Amino acid sequence: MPKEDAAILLRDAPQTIDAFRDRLLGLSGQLPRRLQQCADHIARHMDQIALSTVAQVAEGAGVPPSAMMRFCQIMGFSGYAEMQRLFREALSRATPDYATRLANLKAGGAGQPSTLVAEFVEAGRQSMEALARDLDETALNQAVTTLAQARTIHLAGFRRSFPVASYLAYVFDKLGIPAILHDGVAGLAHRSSLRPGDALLAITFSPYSEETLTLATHARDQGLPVVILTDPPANQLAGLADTILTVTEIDFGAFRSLSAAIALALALAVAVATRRET
Amino acid sequence: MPKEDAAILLRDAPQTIDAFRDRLLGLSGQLPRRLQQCADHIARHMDQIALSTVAQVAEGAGVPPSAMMRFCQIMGFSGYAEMQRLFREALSRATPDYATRLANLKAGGAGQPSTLVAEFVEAGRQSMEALARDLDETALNQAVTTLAQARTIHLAGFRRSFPVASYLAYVFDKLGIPAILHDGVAGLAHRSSLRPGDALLAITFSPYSEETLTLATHARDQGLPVVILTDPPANQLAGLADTILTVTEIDFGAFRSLSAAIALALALAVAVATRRET
DNA sequence: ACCATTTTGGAATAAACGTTCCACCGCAAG
DNA sequence: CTTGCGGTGGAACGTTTATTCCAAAATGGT
Repeated sequence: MPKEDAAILLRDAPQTIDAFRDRLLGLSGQLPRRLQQCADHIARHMDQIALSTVAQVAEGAGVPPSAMMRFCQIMGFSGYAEMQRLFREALSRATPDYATRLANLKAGGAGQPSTLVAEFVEAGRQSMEALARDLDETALNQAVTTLAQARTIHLAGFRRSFPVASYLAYVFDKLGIPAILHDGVAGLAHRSSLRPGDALLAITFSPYSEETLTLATHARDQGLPVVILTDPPANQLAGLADTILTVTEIDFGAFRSLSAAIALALALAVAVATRRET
Repeated sequence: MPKEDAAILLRDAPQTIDAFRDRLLGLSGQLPRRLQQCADHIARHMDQIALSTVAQVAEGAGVPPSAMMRFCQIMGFSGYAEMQRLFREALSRATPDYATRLANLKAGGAGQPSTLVAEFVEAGRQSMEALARDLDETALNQAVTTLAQARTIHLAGFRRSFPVASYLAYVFDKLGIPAILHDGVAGLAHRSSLRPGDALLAITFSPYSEETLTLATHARDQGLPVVILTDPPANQLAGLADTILTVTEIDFGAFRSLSAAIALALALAVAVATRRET
């Protein structure tokens, strides 16, 4: 170990997960082979630290436990136990007693209102996690670019998707971005409002609504870019859109929470606004 | 310990959290004092088991560690370690590497689309947890009763709340429950559609929209029951509604995810449908 | 009030785990 | 080829934590 060693060891330990990640990044690249293996493995499996023993983490990284111990010390902790405490605390703060509460709500019995709330909360949370896990960043960036360049954004979404579309309309309005909600009021399709330089953002979940598909086809025929927000698999829509964003929404019963779709839509809207300003 | 003891000990351990809770309930009431204390404390703090030592849990329950050990064995486990494993596994399955992924998304830098998604996901998840934590079951049951008795349910919700109201309209339609969405199209207030035997379900977040308040007042004047779904504090609305349901929605930036509001609304709708059928 | 039986608390024991230490290896400079 | 030094692995150690056991207290029935 080089001479600046003492300096590293004397620095105090990261107090937050973010600080931990920062130091991990700072160290990467200037470490001997085994320690680098530790760093790599830990970066990829941070969530396992809270519940695993040194031996387990070390095995996962393919190093002997003593190497992992050295790594912990280089990170500024006195040892593995201290490092683990950081992750344990983060984990327990994350779930104050949410799990218990959920369980208690469910305990009321099937059909009880509180049980239903618990189920929908659970479905929503899982949807959020699925979104974070499966997000296609490339597609998202592409969608942002497309929509940021559009003069006017046309929003389509009927039935289940209508709440998402209408919320987007509200948000775009607040952000000062020209957007038109195709709501089908009075049976009008507003096709003629699609003009060169515009773009279409359609939200539809399988089974896809006829109106949405028609509008998308129409937009494509006119050469307008189309972004579709839908659920996987989206094979059928491949020919209809330039960019396809998918969200896996976990349903409870026949109803979906829309949480993930709304979160993605919201992020999309804010990102478009940011991009436009610059 | 009574004679059926052997039978209990030989039963194998619960394999899931739900099975665990079942046995806990089954045992409650027929246990000696100290063991009952264990059962009570554990029922209330199940989420702490994964990360605590026997000594800590025992102290929390106000019993010596040995009592807690006996309790674990009565529950069918070989000891505390085996019981803890159940909770640890549940905990780690719940977060495969959601936390890591979120962190990676955020790492992209402020303003990046993926960072925004991470933020909204985080906000949504927190909202869900807040809903589960703060749900007023009494108010919820009351709301269900009120709405289940109504001939027609009138839905009001403008601006931010409109997506929630429109989703409710969709869901009630699918459930075969008569509901009218007051969408303000053509500037009509549809006041005359409020008839005896109906009920109003209004969704509004502060600052409350004028139209919604007007409609609620109108309904009350006619003696119709009013249920309001809003955010805390709801003091101003006290005089306007028979039942007030509150959801704490965590916003990111100026926008709220609506996750919690939608989850609650959905649960309400399904509960009303269930109640009607019976 | 006495006995049989269950329950209890804490001290003793065992297991798991974190941590340290040291002998050995590999590499790079002389 | 030798020497020096950081890097490495595994065995030994110490601490923490789970688990058992038994004597004492409590309980309930007669």
